[in-house]
Amino acid sequence: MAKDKDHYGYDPFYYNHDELNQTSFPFLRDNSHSTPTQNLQGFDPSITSFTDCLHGSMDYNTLSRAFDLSCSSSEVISSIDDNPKKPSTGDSVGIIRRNPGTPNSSSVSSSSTEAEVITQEDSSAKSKKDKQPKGDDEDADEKSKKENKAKKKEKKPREPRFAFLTKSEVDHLEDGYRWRKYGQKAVKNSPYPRSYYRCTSQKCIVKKRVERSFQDPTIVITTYEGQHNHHCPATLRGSAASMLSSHSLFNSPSMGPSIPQDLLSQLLPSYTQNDHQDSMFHQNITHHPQHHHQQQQQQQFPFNHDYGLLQDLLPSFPGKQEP
DNA sequence: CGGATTTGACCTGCGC
DNA sequence: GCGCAGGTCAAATCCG
Repeated sequence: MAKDKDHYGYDPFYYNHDELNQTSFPFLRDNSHSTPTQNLQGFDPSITSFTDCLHGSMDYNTLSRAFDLSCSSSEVISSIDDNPKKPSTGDSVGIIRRNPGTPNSSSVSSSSTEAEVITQEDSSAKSKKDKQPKGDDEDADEKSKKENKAKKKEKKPREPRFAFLTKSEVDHLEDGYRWRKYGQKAVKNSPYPRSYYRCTSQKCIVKKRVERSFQDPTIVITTYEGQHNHHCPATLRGSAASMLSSHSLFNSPSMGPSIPQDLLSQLLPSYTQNDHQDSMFHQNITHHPQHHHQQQQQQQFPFNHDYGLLQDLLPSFPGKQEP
């Protein structure tokens, strides 16, 4: 389909691990010894939730500090998009990954094992809103088609995309927002279909795609597109949904991190060729065991699959149980 | 009965 | 220009 690569401003060949670790993402560095919880101590007290971070009040630096302090147990792959040939979108791509758990984690439910975050520029700015309504008037149809063609030439800035990789048995992860499924497509070279969801909130254009990695079927790739223009329906102060849907997290113009094509193509067959210009960074976070009250947590907080990560990152994250 | 999901058809952009 | 693949629509169906 629309080969996303033409819409992305990133080039995996500009990927430079070490350099970018220290420049673009100083907060993402390899410190695989410490646990996330240890790093929470220095967390910016002004940050009370991801929602706070992502609904416009936080800049990149603040977040950088936040991640620096909260996620120092990380490994980073990133790059800057400085390829002048490609349109710079200011959006970035990234992964936050939880490493496999310790032996103790074997008793932990599958929902709390691993999560990654990726952002990327969307490839599908096209919207049926631009399409003319179906009618009997063929002349009108043709006219509107021509108009559409003209419109198409003006490339719309695409909504930022933010992918979230989660190790989960459940495809559609709860994130606090309400979604309506509007499509499902088979993905080339993958036995797993891709599902398309749209935020059910009125006038909210946020969409997300959910697919399973063909390489590691335990990994669910959830790609958010756009930014919610409303609060999370759930009574949570922060959610990964808002984080993922907001480009404010990593939208510094200086950030155009690229991810090696290999990484994505390992996970998504469709990225192998078509999305080779997608870019991202990734961050490894050491895993630590979650507590065992999964059901109880789900009742308290709907973001039942990934919030373990956010709990690690945010002391005040909803549902975090103080010792 | 209303909202959510399913699913085939259609549209669009890209590569050849 | 054609075929392919991704993305979306919308009628049919499901479900609480």
